[in-house]
Amino acid sequence: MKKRPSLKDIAQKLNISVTTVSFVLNGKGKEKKISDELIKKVIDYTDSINYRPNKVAQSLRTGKTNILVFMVEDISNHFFAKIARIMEDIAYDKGYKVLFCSNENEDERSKELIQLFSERQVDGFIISPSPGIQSEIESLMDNKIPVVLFDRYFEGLDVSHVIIDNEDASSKATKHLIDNDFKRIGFITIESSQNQMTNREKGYMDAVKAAGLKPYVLKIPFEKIQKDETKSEIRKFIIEGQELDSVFFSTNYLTRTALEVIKETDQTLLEKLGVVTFDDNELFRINTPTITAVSQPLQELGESLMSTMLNILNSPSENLKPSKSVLKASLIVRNSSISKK
Amino acid sequence: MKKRPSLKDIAQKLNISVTTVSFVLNGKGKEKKISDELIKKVIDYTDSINYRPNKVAQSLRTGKTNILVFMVEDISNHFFAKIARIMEDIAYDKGYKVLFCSNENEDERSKELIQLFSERQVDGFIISPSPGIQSEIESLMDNKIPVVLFDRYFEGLDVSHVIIDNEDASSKATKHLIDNDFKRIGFITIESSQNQMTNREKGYMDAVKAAGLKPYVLKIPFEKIQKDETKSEIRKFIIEGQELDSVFFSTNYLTRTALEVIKETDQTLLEKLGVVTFDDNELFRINTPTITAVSQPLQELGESLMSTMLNILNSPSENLKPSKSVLKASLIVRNSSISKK
DNA sequence: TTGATTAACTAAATCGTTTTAGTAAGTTTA
DNA sequence: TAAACTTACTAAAACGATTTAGTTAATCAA
Repeated sequence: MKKRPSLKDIAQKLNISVTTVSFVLNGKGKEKKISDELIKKVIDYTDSINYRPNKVAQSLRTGKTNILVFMVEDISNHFFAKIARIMEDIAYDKGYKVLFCSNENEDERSKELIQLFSERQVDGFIISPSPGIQSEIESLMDNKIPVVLFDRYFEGLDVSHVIIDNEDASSKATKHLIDNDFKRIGFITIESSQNQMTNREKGYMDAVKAAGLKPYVLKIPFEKIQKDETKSEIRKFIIEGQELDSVFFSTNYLTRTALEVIKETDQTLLEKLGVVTFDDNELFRINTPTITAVSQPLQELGESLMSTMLNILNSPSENLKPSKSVLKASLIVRNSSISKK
Repeated sequence: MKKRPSLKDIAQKLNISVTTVSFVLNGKGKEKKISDELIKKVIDYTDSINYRPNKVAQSLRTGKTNILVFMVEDISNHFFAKIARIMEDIAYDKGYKVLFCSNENEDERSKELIQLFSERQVDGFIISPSPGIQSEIESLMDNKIPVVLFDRYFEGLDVSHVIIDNEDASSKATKHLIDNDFKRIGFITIESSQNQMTNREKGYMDAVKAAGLKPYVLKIPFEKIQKDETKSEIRKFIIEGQELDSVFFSTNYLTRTALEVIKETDQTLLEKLGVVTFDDNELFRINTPTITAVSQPLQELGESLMSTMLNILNSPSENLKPSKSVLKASLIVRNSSISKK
């Protein structure tokens, strides 16, 4: 049951002061005029016992933990997981560790997590916020804790964020269907007032109207999703509904569910129905037919998130203007959306 | 720029000692004979300012962080993500927070992560270990830091673990193919000496031999996977190869890749080829045909992992015997593996 | 009425760092 | 040759909690 050695142990062993050891280990030996001889002695010894400072003590003293939190709806979601991975690598090089957590888009959970990590003095938050945590974000800002929002943001709140141009992406996807001779284009989305969703809807609506077509929109309320009624809602809309010739899904999850529904009901429907979805997924390359998807620029998003965060962390004063990045998504055209005429 | 209040601030405000405040907040008021009156006063005040103790300071003093680490190959993998989620909920109720990280099955990364979290004094590790970190695990044990291994373990090392009976699962899957009249059953796996993989191979080999059939095994070396040669290896084996009538995949990733290969080469092959895979995935319910999969008991695995960990954490002395759980997986039969005769 | 108990608190040490403010020698400078 | 610097270190405070070992006043027992 060997206790891990502390600075004190090292100082005692070498018959010098804790201060000296600390200076040397922090690379301040020269600056603090510690003799080369002694510096070497300290380094050699600490290396030999493989000394690692206690980060908890360091954090208490310095107020810094070198920990960042990346909080999203669901970290096991491919989109979020990939971005997490990209950010993690960048952060690691800069001496930060990124912790991941999922808020399930629930305010209660978000609040608990923010609380929990605040108590643990993390250095910054990168958050894809659930709808009702505006005041928690504000409170973080008040306490001068760096925050970067992601994927969605709060209209009235002046916080740094990194998002994609959802309206543009959605509009491009819709126009692509129109260009492929689809006339009765449905839009299936989650009922939500969060701007990433409303903007996707707007992109669709504007494109459809501009082409003189009629919009067909299904908004599934969150309670129905929770109650596993997504399938029946989708079935009603696509299969028993208004003879759509194509559908644009606002999220990956809805597409997967719809594919199941179609599979269970009418296998051949996909030969006629045009399909485009938001957010790419490996499944879409394997499906028959392969599925056209709006692909968000993962690498750029991750890089942009980390650079804005690091910027805030390294800005000396607090009067840094919030930075707002809007990136473009691209459409990956596959078989599901080419003209079926 | 309000500093978060400390015990000292509270004590000063109420004109009492820090000790008293600490006792009250830790629920030791009665035990330490603090008057009801004063207890109320403290609680009321701390509630009113919404006081939250600084966890970093608590951790330094108590040596406990109430943080557990769940380290797996890839946390964005559905299998690991689900289990993480189940464990997290249980842990949360017990006052622990679970942190997730991915080691990519690389020793270097594993070591770094263990180092990093050790420095931060986490209370325990739940690890799906990469092949060469036996000595790091031993070192954790030496330092009396609770460890539970998961998914795989080290033969010679007496550490708690939770795994499934891979050999049995693999054997059942192979027998299922045999029962469905398949005769030339291939097995595609990753070249690995880790026991979850060798056991899967053993299950297959024994079942095939017991039925008097010839084994056809493809082991893809890790370097080829990294160099993106998985597809060509699989293509050689399945398509250009030895006229297999069915294939059993040892992991989900290989199956997905194979499905892509088949899609690119010969769409109709799946009508003839029997397919069974390890680890279920939502994709397999949507694919045409739907794919038969070995499904690991996620809920039970998560529960078992957390209960062994909590057991170690709560065991007073250190002479607790390592606990070893082996759970059974089940086969979810879908269309891909029913007799094609 | 006095020694022992108990009730109701508190001072100070402690966890392992970082950092400020020294100090004691040796070296320059005028 | 004394004042002023430098060099090469160190003592001690601080971060914010927990916990041990008291202290003081009131109560009780004999």
